[in-house]
Amino acid sequence: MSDDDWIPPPVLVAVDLVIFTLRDSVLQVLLVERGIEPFRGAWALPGGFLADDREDVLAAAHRELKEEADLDASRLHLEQLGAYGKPDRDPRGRVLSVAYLAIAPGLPEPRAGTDAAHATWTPVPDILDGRVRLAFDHHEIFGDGLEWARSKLERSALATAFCRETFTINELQQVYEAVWGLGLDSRNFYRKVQAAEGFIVPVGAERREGRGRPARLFKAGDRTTINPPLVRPAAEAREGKS
Amino acid sequence: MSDDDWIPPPVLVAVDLVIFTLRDSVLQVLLVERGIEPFRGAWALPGGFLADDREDVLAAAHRELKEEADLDASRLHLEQLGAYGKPDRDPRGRVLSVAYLAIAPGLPEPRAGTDAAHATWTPVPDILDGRVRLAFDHHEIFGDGLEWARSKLERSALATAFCRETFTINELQQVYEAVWGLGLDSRNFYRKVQAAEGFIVPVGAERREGRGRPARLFKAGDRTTINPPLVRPAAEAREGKS
DNA sequence: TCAAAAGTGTTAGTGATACACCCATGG
DNA sequence: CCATGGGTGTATCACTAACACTTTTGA
Repeated sequence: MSDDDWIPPPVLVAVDLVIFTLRDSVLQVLLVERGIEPFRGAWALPGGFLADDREDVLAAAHRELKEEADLDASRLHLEQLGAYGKPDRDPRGRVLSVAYLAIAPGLPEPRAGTDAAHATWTPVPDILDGRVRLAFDHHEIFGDGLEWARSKLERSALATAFCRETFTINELQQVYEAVWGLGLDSRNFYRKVQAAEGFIVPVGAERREGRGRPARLFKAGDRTTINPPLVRPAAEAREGKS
Repeated sequence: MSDDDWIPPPVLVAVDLVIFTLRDSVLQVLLVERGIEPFRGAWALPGGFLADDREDVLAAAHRELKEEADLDASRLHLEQLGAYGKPDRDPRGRVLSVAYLAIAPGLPEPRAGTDAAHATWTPVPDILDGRVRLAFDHHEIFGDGLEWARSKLERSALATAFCRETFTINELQQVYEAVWGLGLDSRNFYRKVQAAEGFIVPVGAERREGRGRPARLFKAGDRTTINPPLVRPAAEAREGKS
């Protein structure tokens, strides 16, 4: 903090959100189509400015989450990715953006009549292979968010946030496979998640869908960190399990 | 980004720095004593506001680093910890601070005549056990910085940033021990750091100081991530190595 | 009775820890 | 020649990937 009485320059503060969900076993991120310049017609992460100078930054993220994706705070993870403050990142002026990552269980298509009317879920692979380009520095924020989620899956119980109240181990595995972008051995996965104490707890019931033996149902445990961790493979093996 | 033409509230943006160094094999952090209210006489992290509305946030961190610790950008790591933006974190008004972590090799006592004249290196243990209290939310920032450094030591070549141009493996081990706050087996450490390809490269020379066999000298390699990682023990063992 | 999905057992390989041991140097 | 720190060899243990195998269901 400066000790003299010179007045520092004010800056506009915004929040941007990287909201991930899982739909049809594919990792998807929420994007909005910009209606005005700059970047009119381009895709961007949802976000917005602080509502007033008393609003907490995290609270602003929650408010935008509600406005843009109609998601309230229950069953939700919200984590700060960091601040993005390059002077030229917004051609309209000096804007510093604090980015947050949100994880949500499978969501329906955004509904008309809300702020999220022009928002759509976009498959993460479409962004990774360049088929969808993002405005501002949002590609960088998106990339940071994806890497954050991928690495957090290893040592935290984050994956259960993608699931509904109860879920099968196979559903949980599909979360890991979708976020990490690779295939896992279902039998080893089965034991690993159960060995992590407090990660998931059996709920007693079973679920039957189509053929095959019914799967036991689980719910998220109370621990937020899992031990031992589920470490993702370094770099090999795609698809083709068993 | 908001699509209407309402004017969002401006916020003052500051940077705060968690600057770690190693002195006498003890991890130390740079603190300044506040000369004005609020928190007059208390200890705080060095930092300051953006110089003008064109200054990059990272550039401001570099500038403060130069002003407060007389450190230029060479042989230096600077990483963003995140944004701290609670509305009441600064009693003077709305200030959002972007925190950075800096790592520096052993530094002399800050010199008089610079902005850092009233700054001092403070042992990290003194803060951890509550003997030194910090102003604002700086204890939280400090804690985040310490945990960041501890975990980054596992998979990145960060530790070499604490060392001088050339160093012995024992000096590198002292970095790990000081940051992690525990003792390591020197013989296993010796092999582990050399097994990590591109982490350190031998420089051919040796160093002799006092009795004992001379140690080979190394310099930092070109890789920034190390593989396999040096994982810190979960929770046991203090001091007493070998 | 067959295919498919859930769940179990077993083994070979990998890597880490602990520690015995040898090497080189200064006093 | 001995204390001290540098450096090497190796047994033991834990953990994991791979995969054969059994169980339970729907068609």
